[in-house]
Amino acid sequence: MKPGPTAYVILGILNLGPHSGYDIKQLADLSTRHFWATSYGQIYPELKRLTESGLIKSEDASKGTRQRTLYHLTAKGKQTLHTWAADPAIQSLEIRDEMLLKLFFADAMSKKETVTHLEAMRRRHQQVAAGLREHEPMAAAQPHRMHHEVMKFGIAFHEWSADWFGKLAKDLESGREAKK
Amino acid sequence: MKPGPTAYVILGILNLGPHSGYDIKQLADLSTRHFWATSYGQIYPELKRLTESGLIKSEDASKGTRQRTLYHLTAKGKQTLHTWAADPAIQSLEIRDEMLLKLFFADAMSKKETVTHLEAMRRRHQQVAAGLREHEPMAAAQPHRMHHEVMKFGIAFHEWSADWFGKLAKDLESGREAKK
DNA sequence: CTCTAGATATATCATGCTGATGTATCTGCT
DNA sequence: AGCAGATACATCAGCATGATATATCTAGAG
Repeated sequence: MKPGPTAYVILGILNLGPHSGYDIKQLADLSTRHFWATSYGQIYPELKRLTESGLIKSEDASKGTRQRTLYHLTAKGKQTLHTWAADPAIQSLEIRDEMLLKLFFADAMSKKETVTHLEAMRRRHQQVAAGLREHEPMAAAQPHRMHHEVMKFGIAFHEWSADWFGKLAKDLESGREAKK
Repeated sequence: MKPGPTAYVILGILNLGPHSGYDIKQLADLSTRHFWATSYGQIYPELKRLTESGLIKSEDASKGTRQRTLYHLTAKGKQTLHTWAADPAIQSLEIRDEMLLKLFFADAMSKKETVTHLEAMRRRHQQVAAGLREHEPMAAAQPHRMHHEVMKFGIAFHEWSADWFGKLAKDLESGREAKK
């Protein structure tokens, strides 16, 4: 069976150096999480599958009784990663936003409630942007330019969104809304 | 057990009038799909659960041998929908974007491949925006303002994104990129 | 009038993900 | 020495995904 995107998260991270399953989860949470989240329940089984397919190799790095397994890319794995990355096929984008869903069904809300909700959305986007900002220096420091660019996109997106919802809240409040 | 967001998609749609499970799927694909997708595998079991909880009621609308079950909100269902919608608790936003993932691991690509990829991303966002644009008149015509505002947000977001990736592609191409 | 493609309608299933939890060890601080 | 928190791996119930199966109805072509 062909590997899903999560497999490539793993390959991509291992391309930066050997890591344990635990490492991979930590690194993914710091980097890819905002556009592709993973969980242990995916990572550990996937590591087994990738090993079986010969894309990665495990290496025992236990210290005393403390178990530790490092994985690293094989040549075949590197090749597979490159082939995937270089394929410009258009992939779909999935978004799940419960707050936007609430907004969509805002007929069930009063105007006041709607404004409060829009303010909450603005705040959320600002908070996420602020969180990303904190990690930006780290992204700027490492040598992979696109890591930084992707982070900049995330920050810009959340700031732009905060703005958009802020403006809509203002419009609604100042009564320029349609009747009813 | 407390209902998940998909349950509220159903309640929200039924708040607009009685519909069958099939209707709900069609309507969701036209409206909420861009920020909360659903599938039959969720809708039919959820309709059963919601009926059992007394939030919706089924009504047989079969014609001859042609089976058809319409569902409509109960007072309790309307109440539950409102309580959910009016709760301004900050919910997290999930994004899954395989193309952004590829971009993030673009070290595995040449500069030329990266530019091609960025162009593909720009095109994708433009296409999605164009698709939404087609449905905009419909959203503008119906009486629920937020339906239209959410659609406008979707359009604006995809156009803004298309722009952002277009600019980055240009920057990269014209050689203002970091060395390597 | 007949035929057929496509829309309507409901349902199911294998596969795999989510989010939480369990177990154990190690490290750094007080 | 003791303890909190980080490291490490693993598992599981519940739920979602995406495809597929079945059957009926409708509108338009010929």
